[in-house]
Amino acid sequence: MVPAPGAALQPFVNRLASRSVLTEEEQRALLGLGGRLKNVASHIDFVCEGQRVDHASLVVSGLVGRFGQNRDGVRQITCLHIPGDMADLPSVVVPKACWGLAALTDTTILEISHSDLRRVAAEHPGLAEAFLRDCAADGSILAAWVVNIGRRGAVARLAHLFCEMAVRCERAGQGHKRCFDLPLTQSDLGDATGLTAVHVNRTLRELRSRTLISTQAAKVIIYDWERLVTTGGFDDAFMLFEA
Amino acid sequence: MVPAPGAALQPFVNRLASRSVLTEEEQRALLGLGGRLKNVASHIDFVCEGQRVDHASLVVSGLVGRFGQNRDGVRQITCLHIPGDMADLPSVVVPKACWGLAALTDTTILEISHSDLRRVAAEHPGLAEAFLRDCAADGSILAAWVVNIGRRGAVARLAHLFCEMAVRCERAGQGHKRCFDLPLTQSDLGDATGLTAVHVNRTLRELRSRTLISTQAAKVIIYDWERLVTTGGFDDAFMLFEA
DNA sequence: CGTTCTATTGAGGGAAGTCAACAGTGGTGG
DNA sequence: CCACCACTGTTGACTTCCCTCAATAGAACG
Repeated sequence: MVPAPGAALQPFVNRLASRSVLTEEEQRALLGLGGRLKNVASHIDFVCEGQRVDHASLVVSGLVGRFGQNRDGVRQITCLHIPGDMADLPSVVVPKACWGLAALTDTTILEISHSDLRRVAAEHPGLAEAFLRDCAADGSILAAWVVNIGRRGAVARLAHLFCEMAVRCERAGQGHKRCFDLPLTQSDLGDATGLTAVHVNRTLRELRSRTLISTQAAKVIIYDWERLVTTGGFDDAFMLFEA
Repeated sequence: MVPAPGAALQPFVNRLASRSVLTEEEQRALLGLGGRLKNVASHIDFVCEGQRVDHASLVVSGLVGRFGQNRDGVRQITCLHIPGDMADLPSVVVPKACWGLAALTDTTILEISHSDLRRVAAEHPGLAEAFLRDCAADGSILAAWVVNIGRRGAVARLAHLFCEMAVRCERAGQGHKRCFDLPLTQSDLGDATGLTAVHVNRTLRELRSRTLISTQAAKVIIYDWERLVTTGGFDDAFMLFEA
């Protein structure tokens, strides 16, 4: 494929390096990956359930939601992907998507072919392990979402989500923990937390009235990190940051 | 370690083989794994959050729940593991558990050391890929649980869980799709679905009154599979069975 | 300057939670 | 053998959290 600009791949290297130790050589191999850049407009699905894909989608800029749907077509976002995340790394070994991917704001994707990913993994066992660890981290975050949606009320649920995204954005070099971009509509927030848009609105008002956060123009500002952590029952261990 | 009886490992081989193609040699390598058998009584935790483990836990018999907790200590089961499942395969690359494992009935575990698993994965790239695919399958099931808990009412939620476990048990050779063991208390069912035990009780009554299922003595009997599938909005694609 | 999407608010209803009581079951030990 | 206890299942009454429907206002966009 077309060689991709290193600028597009560096955040992915950083993401893997935040959980696995990568040698210089392994990093170079990743940065040498080719791919196809694709722009996706806000609220457009670019992978649909049941679709066969031959590439993985690396988020270069913007925000991506992986989602499932119930029989009525009501969506549930299961995972949010920020720049540097490979939105469907598992697709490399499971080429038939059983999920959808939607751009939640104007987004740029770098499509990397499965065969290229398999090749670098085969040539560099350290990368294969890093991919497995990345997959494990995704699973761990999913489990945390199950707990969040299953066992927390609306206020704690949103607080927990904001804590998670704050830590992830900061780690990814996308703003500060207390002030970062999260271009989600209230309807999207509802899809991510298992709430309705109306109830998200009321719950945000509650969070604002407690002077915990404010959300304006796709930006989240956290006024009291410690209290937000307590409110959401947040513990960052599940994100598996080590290195 | 002590060589494990092949009978304990064969279900694990079968589980991997249900999603990946394994050569004879790879299967032999798996069956040659050693381990330590451990009995765990019903409702005893055998892995706790934050604990460092040097082995993975293969379920030989019984039923295991992987769970998280909110700040109040209320549990949410995030995944159920039946015989043949490796309850914490991800722990191989993430040795510090950020989840708990509990036996939900009297259970036998085969503890397999991480180093042995790493060794067979390094010697047989096909197994490394099978592990990754297994990890992806777990993630896919977790995503389905997020959707289930986030976007379905109590009746559909339980119906979906029963459908999932029916298919998984049948695949694992543990009974028939329409009649299989699921030794969960109503309280456990609540922990798995994000409901309270009381509401599980009422919802089971509703399912019984619709002559969809009955639950007696740790056994689930499904009277009308098609209608249960419809009720739960169930689609088995997310379990990633292929081979 | 309409159109469309998003945010906001109110009113009312319904699904699920909480609290409490009691029955059935199995186990344990006197 | 039976009394006792702990756990599980069942049901009722009441409460609460969240959903649904609806209306309106603001913002973005052509």
